[in-house]
Amino acid sequence: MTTQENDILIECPKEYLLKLLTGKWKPCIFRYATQGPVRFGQMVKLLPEATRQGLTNALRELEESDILERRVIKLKPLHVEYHLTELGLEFIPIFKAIEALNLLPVRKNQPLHS
Amino acid sequence: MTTQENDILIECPKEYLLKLLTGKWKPCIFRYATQGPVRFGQMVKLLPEATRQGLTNALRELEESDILERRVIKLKPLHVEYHLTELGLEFIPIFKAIEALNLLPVRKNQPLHS
DNA sequence: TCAATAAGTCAAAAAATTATGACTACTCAA
DNA sequence: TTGAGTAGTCATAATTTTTTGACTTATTGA
Repeated sequence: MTTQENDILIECPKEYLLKLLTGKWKPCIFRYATQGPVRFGQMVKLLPEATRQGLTNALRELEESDILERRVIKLKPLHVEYHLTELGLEFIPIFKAIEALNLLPVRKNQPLHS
Repeated sequence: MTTQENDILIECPKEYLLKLLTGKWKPCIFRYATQGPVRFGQMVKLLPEATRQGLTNALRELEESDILERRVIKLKPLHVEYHLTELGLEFIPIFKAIEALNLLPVRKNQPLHS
């Protein structure tokens, strides 16, 4: 834990939770995880712009925040599944609230001819 | 706009909006702004751990994302007020969802004797 | 004219996050 | 014993975010 998170903790105890879900790949992974258990290689395929390292980091952080649980499945080619925890389930309404917004993420600096 | 935001835009159009509210000081400022217009000096006092530069950056970014509107009040000592925009108002339910969570942000690495 | 108040700006450094590209570890089946 | 599949690690580099600390601008009242 860093000073940064500590500061937010003091000022905005609840908003601190937001930090647990932010980062370049965490929101994407989280959303996939709400559909069912996800696997590393699956994420590599579904998020082709992400690097292995980036996904590993995101998965580790979600695991450390107790949002995902890592389960090794001792089967034929050896699997590892990440499941939403009870805590993880509690974050779903936040994403529901985001999805309820009927806004398109309009970007201000769009290229004129795209 | 950076490549990073663009990537998230592609993968998770809605979650992209989350990015507009993240950063070290933006969530705090946003929440104060939901209580009424906020001023620069007020934030300096309310968020003593933040630097002027940090607050300026956060306010500018919220302004550029069209979440806050900057209004110069030509009064006695010259004021500048930041108001939530219509877009800004639409983010409130997300914070309501966060506040509805009855979780304490329990930290795993708390000091043993605090 | 001078100081006070409000709202900043600026260049540089430090810290945190993310990317690169090669390499590892385990299991199983041929 | 060799190769294929899955799930990574590792050291380093690049990029982005945040901090530092001094400086600026505009208005006003004494």
